[in-house]
Amino acid sequence: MISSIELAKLCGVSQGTVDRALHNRPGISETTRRKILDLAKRHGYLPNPAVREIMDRSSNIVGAIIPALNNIFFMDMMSLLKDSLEAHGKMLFLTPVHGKADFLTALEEFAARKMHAAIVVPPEENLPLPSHLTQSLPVLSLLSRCSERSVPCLTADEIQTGKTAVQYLADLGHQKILHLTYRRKAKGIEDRTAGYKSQMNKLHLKPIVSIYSSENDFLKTLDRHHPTAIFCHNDWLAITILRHLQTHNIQIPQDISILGVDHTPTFQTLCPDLSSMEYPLASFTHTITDWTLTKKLTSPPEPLTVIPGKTVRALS
Amino acid sequence: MISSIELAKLCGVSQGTVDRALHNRPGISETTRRKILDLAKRHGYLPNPAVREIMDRSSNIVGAIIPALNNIFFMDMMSLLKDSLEAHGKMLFLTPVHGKADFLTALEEFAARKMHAAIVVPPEENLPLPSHLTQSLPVLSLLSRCSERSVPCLTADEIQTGKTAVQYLADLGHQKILHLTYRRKAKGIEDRTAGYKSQMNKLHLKPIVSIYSSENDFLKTLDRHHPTAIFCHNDWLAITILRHLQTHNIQIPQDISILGVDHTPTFQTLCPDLSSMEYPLASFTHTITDWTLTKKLTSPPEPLTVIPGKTVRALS
DNA sequence: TTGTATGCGTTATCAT
DNA sequence: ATGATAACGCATACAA
Repeated sequence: MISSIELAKLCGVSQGTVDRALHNRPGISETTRRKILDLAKRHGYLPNPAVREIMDRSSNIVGAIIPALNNIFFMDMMSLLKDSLEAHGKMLFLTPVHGKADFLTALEEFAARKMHAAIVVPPEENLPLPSHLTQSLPVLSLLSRCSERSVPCLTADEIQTGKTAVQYLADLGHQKILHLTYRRKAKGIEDRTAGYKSQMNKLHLKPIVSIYSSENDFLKTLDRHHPTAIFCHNDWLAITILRHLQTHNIQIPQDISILGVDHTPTFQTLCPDLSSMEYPLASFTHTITDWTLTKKLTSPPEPLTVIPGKTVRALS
Repeated sequence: MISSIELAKLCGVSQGTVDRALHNRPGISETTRRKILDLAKRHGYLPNPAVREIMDRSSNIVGAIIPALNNIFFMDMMSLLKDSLEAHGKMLFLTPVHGKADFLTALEEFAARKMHAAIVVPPEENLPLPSHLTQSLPVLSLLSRCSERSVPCLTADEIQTGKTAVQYLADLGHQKILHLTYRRKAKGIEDRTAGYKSQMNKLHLKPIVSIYSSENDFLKTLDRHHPTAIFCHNDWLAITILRHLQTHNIQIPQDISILGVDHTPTFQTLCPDLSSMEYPLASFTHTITDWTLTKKLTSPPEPLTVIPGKTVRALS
């Protein structure tokens, strides 16, 4: 990759003149301009972004940190986010991380590179971040909160998500609704469960919350509670559960109804007929993009809506 | 984020002295060294990588380009690759892309940033790359080939994969083995199908290859051929198929056996009991890491091995 | 119309 | 033991 100085030498002009040609600035003859642009194209000249980053003390890269595992949802979101950011001249670079140490290392690297902002999925709830990091690098957290007040946490209204799910199933006649969720503590997870409980109580139904750990445990839970519907924390879990039920010859939705959450492109392909709740990815990524540009969380993401499929039935 | 010059001012020394302290170089008194290191830590000083990139004309970043959709397998691989590269002081940055134009834009950006290397999943087979790109940026392609001879394409021995799958199913008594695959042209995909056909012919069985497009088409194919086993191109497809069969009350594996390919962490979690073939991710990422360091493909990846699950049965 | 000089942050090589 | 300086590539202000 040629530099602007080498390009200047090739053209027999000064590097200042090359710059005038490349940036369409006045004060240059049409002849030299054409010659320079021609040679630039032929050699595939591209300015070195590192130089801009030094001079501006800031890069046009937005860094994202997502979990190395369980990333289907985040990858679907990041793919959209990338397009949205690109429309504003920002690049999105992703890093998958395995835990707290990995996470903090990546964040330090982002800060050292003076990235424009960081969009992160913290590996645990209430993670403290070194203050020198948050002072120089704007950080937006998804799903889980960081302990710094200066780091906003963006989630959909997950309490509402839980309520909507319950109401949808209850409207179809379900009363024994099991909520299957994860052990991991995270605002986005806990809120959804809280919304479930709240709405169940409001309808005078008994909340049954179960942490998914293994097929065996799940089957025991089924035996104990005999739910007519299962509200899974997300589509990932719903797909796993569907397979468990298939193995044990339990009919869906005749014997039991399954409702997931996410309905992102990947899950739609994996299981097109899954009844689910659609995560408002477009409005979500729009909010994130706005934040990276203004550092302010303007429009809150829209609520999730139920996408009826074939895994939930009405009780007669 | 403080700079080394600001740090020097804070310490009341020259920036050269700061450098000696930061790099543990001789020619500095213990007292000043401690003071500098102390203040550096307090302010969270980190050298700006952009400067190194300018001076070295090369960065320690390895860029990866993966499809925005259908990325489960690649994300599982990239997560491992990241760890492997990190052990050699290289960072891995991912970019999801949507098609050819997006792909080439990302590659240009990588070249402009003088990245150490690019690991890419081309959006189509035999994609031509601008020569100025491949001259300055070492590119390794996965799954699909690029048209440049200077761009190596790494895949497992997928012909062998297809053969192994057929032999495994045939040994269990299956004769009507349907191969379900994708329309997309890619060396990794076509080789697997070629291996399937080859082994079927060798065993004097009739190859039945079907491109998956929709549930309806799939059901028609089933009706037409009545296979006893389906060899799916990958676990993603296998999971989709499992759900189709569940919907139509076809018992697995009593009525039909399903074999997938990949068995990476995500697919293992999604469907733990799926019979599959394990992609040798560790040896694969090792080979990639070697290549980024030496620009030579040394050890070829190991062959895939069958992981028996509960979705394939022996015909009595 | 064109050439030259300065600064960005870091490192390495000088000189003091 | 410490300070000064050149170099990297690019943008910009200024000189010719």
